[in-house]
Amino acid sequence: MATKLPTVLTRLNRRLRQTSGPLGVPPGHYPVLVSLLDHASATVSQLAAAEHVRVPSMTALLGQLEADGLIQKEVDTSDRRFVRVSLTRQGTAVARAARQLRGAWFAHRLSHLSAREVAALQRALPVLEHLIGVDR
Amino acid sequence: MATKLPTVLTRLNRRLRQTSGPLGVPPGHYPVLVSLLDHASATVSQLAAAEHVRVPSMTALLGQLEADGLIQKEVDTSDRRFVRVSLTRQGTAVARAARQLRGAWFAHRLSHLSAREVAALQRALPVLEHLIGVDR
DNA sequence: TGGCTTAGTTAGGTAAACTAAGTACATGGC
DNA sequence: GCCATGTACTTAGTTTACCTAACTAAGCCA
Repeated sequence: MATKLPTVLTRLNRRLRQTSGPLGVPPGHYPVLVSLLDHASATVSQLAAAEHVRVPSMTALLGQLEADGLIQKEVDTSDRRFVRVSLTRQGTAVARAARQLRGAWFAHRLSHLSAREVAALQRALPVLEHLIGVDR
Repeated sequence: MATKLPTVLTRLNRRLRQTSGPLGVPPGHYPVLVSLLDHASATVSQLAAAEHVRVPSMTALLGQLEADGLIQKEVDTSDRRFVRVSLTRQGTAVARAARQLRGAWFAHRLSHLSAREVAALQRALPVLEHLIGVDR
């Protein structure tokens, strides 16, 4: 199985990326918006760490979101090196809608599976999350 | 869970891609080499379908593998539109080594998990494969 | 043999990541 | 008080991995 899992993950991810979610929110933007729903005024570094992306990549991504009017940046007043990122009113609406729609879309895919299969996924989910954190 | 799984998969995949496997085989090349081990003389279209990639993308990928001397192409004699792809001697060696090393590398990651967790992954694996095939 | 279909390639573009280098700010030692 | 060092972020440039559109070559069939 150690030989198969990476291949399966690669293919599955290609599949997910092709399906540019609803609402015109690109798949890569989606997790950032959603995590901003939960953790308002995060810094660029924090977001980069959460997404396992380098800081410059996150800067670029945030630049797009800002151009789209979904987020706003604000320099931290107590330490002006930090940039605090938060959702705009529109961004909040889009993030909520995207989360809801993407959930529904994925739930529809899951509806093709048996109850046993869904249960297996459910149990595997925390394991996959754990695996993300494993170094070396 | 429908909202979490895509996010987890996205992050996990970034994680996997960062770890450019051993042997200098780029992560994207790896699944193609391995599937050629099992299905010699596949056509370009077949490989593209297996990887859920468009034909031109597979052409490009095979071009690199060919330049690296890992595969060879041959025009099908009975229907000269088809291109049959097969591993060279060197390609076979690299594919076998990559499969072995990548397996070991991933197994090492799995060794950080409990037996229960590994079992959960094991049961989820065929479900994920099934999910790849689900349309809409 | 001329017209459709199929397999693959070429050309050109875009998205998402990276590294390296630069700027702005904070802080601790002298 | 100011300079060295470190931290947070940005900018610039590159790489990788995909895509669509348009083309060529080959087979098929009436």
